[in-house]
Amino acid sequence: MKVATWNVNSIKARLEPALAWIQQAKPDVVALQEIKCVDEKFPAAEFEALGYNCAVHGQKTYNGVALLSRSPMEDVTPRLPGGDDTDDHARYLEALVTGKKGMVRVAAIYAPNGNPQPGPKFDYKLAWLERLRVHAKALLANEEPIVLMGDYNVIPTELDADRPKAWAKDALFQPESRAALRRIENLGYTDAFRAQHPEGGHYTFWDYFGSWERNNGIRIDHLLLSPQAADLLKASGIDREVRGASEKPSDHVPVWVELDI
DNA sequence: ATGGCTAGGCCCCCTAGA
Repeated sequence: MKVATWNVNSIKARLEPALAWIQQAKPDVVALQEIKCVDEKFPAAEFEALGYNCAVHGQKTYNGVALLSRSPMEDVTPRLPGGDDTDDHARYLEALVTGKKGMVRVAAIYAPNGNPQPGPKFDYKLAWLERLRVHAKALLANEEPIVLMGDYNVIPTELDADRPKAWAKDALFQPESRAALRRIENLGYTDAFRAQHPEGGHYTFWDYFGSWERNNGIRIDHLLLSPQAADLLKASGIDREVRGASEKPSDHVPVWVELDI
């Protein structure tokens, strides 16, 4: 089973490149972030025409996540537990999908950016990642394959930035942000791409200001695997060619894993 | 310390991204 994540930076602006990538990459499950539209505006028919079921947790203008799956989805659950009434950001969507040999729980994650830091946005980012950790811990009790994937907005290590010093004051590279991601991994979740590619220099995001041409990138889109999912890990990759494949690309590219299930 | 670019909105300028 091929499982992929991609921050599309508006699904309406990225519909044609998204359909082209899906037809070429042939993922079984896709988690999308920053769809930037309400559920009713999500172009579900276009993905259904390619053989995918759609689950959408959208929001006007900002955020928004979705799951596409060739197999029907069960247990579709929007929102991360532990939020209060003031948190109306659409940043989390979970579902259970079926592979050839068993079930996999998948989640589409769009963690807050957190800039500027320090400040309330950074506090929100850290609180949100802590809520994710609590939920990720609870999920482990089921002892099932789980893929928590998306835009974590965290650069894990210096290996994951072309110019680490440039990010020293950015919310994405603060020690607190990196520790928040590490705490989830320390529960027993594996950063699938890092496990397969221990060296640095692989990125999933380049800004729109000339960074792509200089390969001044960062790796902030991650697939975290539960122990049961890590047992099934066969391959992982970054589809960096997607950045050059259309006139108006997203600033992120897809990341994927192949699981033996 | 800042700007560069992109997207959406409710709409010719703002927020937000990272």
